[in-house]
Amino acid sequence: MPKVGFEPIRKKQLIEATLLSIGEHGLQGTTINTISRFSGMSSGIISHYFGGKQGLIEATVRYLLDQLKATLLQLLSQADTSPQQRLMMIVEANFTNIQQSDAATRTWLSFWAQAMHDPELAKLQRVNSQRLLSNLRYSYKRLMPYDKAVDASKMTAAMIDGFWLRSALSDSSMVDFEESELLCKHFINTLILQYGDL
Amino acid sequence: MPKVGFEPIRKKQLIEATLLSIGEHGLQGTTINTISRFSGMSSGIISHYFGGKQGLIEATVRYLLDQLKATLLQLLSQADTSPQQRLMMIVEANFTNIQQSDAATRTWLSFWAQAMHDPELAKLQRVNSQRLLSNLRYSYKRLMPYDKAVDASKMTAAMIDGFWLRSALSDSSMVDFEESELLCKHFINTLILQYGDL
Amino acid sequence: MPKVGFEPIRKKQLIEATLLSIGEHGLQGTTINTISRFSGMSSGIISHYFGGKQGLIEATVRYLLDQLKATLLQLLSQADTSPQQRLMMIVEANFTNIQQSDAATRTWLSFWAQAMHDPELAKLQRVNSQRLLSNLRYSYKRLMPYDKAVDASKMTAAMIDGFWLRSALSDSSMVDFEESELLCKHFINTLILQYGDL
Amino acid sequence: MPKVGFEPIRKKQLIEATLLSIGEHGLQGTTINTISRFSGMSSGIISHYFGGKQGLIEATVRYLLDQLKATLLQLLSQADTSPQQRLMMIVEANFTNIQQSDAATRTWLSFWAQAMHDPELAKLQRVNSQRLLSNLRYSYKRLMPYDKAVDASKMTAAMIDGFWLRSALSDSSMVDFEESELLCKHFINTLILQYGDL
DNA sequence: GATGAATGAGGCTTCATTCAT
DNA sequence: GATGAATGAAGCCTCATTCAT
Repeated sequence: MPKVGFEPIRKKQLIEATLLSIGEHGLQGTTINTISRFSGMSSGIISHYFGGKQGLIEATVRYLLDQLKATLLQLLSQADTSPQQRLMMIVEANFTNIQQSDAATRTWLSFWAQAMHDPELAKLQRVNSQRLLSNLRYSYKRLMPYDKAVDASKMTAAMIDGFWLRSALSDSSMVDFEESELLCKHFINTLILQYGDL
Repeated sequence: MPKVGFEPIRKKQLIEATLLSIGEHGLQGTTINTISRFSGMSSGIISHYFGGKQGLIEATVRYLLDQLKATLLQLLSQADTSPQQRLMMIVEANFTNIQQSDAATRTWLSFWAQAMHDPELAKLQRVNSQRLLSNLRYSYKRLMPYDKAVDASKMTAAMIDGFWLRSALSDSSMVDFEESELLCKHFINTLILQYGDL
Repeated sequence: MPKVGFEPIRKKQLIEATLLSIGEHGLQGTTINTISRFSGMSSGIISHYFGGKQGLIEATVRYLLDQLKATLLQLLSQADTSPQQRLMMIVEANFTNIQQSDAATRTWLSFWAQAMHDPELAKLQRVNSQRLLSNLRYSYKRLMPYDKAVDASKMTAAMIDGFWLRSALSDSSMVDFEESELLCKHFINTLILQYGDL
Repeated sequence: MPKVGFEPIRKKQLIEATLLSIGEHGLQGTTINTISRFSGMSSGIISHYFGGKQGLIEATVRYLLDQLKATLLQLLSQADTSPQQRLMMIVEANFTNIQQSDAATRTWLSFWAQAMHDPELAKLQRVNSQRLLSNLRYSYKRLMPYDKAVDASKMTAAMIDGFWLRSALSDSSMVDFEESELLCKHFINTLILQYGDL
């Protein structure tokens, strides 16, 4: 009987423990030991599976990016979605992700700050940033002239990221996610009304 | 001959060195030693003037906040500014600040990430965040109904912060500050056109 | 094969190294590094096992106190000891302890000096000081009226501590432990002769 | 007009400040800065007058020793003192010194602990220790045979030091100085009664 | 003479990594 | 595969000393 690969299970447990630790202690306050405590495993296993702390951090970012991607794909997979509906879904996917876990939200910011001085994280960040932009542009292009669509996607991406940033930095109780989501959607509709006669 | 107070001079030198260090190594990579190397002074002087690394970090944040505030005050001090002109100036002040120094821009993000787990920085962040919001609201209220003004200021603040965030995370060469600034201004004008019949 | 707990072994090694270091360099001159050099281990191990230097110092005091207690218990455990014999044994236990190790003797004084400004050490010192007093009183009470016994134990404790202090402060070669011990015993016998008709 | 020597005045002020600092912070907790704060003078002056911290510490010990010596000389200078009266006075001088200042008492212990690893302090300690012994012996010899006098002075010195040590280590409120002094005197009288038929 | 700003060595602690079991 | 004891580099802070004024 082949030993089932414990590896993917262990890896996922360690990534989840990393998210818990960063949510509680911040990225700076997260050490090999806090992670191993959250995971219930030994500290040595981290080097064993990820080659070191840095490797685990990067794997954790990839994990979050994949989740975001999956959320979006799931929403967009529904048949017969108009470009306008798709834009709403993109907004929803981003805000759903924010609301899912306060810890994860705060974690993103830690990662991006770190990304400024870490090429590997920077690469991941760039991919993520571009994906939002191109997703938006893809739909906008179906609703308005190209140059308007380019500007619209830039403004929309900025607004989504801005609301996200402000929520990450505020007491979670102080932010009204639903309102932020509505304002974003409202903005998109305004843009479509304004330029959307194609 | 008045004995010039060396204290403010030294403090400013150390704060500038801190900005240089964070710009180059990031907040995490910035140590007592990197700062003292940039400042050309000894490591002990930091504790002497700021009571420790933490004190210097906080002083540096206050320094940046004061700069931003001063930039804005200077712009707004001009007589006969219409609400619309003031809104443009708020945008300009924020983007001027961003462009002034790549190091400073990147530094902000480091600070805000740290603020999530540092009450003192969090307080400063909150003040800064609220100031932008209330400045915007103050002018919007003169142009449109109150509830519209509230929403407009939230969206505008988010867009400004979003563009700022995206610029901090990108290679400086890749971001077109002027375009971002123009898009923000365009957005504001759109809002005014839309709701601004008061 | 039972996994032998290395913890108690390492802890004892570190405590012994601490005694050696204090004996040679004094408490002030004892650092994490002198201790780790004496123990042949790394400096990090101290925080690992004792949480820090302070913890190791306190554990070392407790170790010495336990040794003194054990020496006394062993002597007093012998059956059929008269109160007078017990008093002699108390004296012997204290002087045995002194003679055992020059380093330990000197160490005590360092500890007590530190105890004046360290609540945890002060607590240990108070326990030790009271124990000698109450041990003496317990036996004296069987030989003389209560108020005489109280005074006798105070004087005896003072004399023992005084001889101990003087020996700690002298070149070890200059002090005649046996003579000090004899003088203490002689003093006790005198007291018993004087008041001991109960 | 010759400038009056400020030197002795400054020196005394610094020594007094040293005693205050050690009383409050302990010898370990006493730094150049705590002393200069207590003295109201600059930190640099210490090196100027005493060559360094070590020099000031030693001067402070000499100051205390001189005070003790002076107290004793003053008491003994009275004409027509019998040997027995002189012994009482020696006890009184020692306990007067203790009671004078809680800070000074605690200071002594710090010094003696340090003396174990500081040749200069050790020398001073030895002188002080021998002086008490020889003062006692001088008087005892007039009251009893030489060998008895030698033993008597050793025991008396030990008892005085022992009570002093116990008082230094206790909460000042817990120690009854008067009782300790009486017990010492009582002990001396007993010795004289016992052997004093010369 | 007197100051106190500035230095920098050295202390304690933290923590990612290694490796014998 | 998995552990966690042990290492030691590096960080921050303290503080005696120096020296220009």
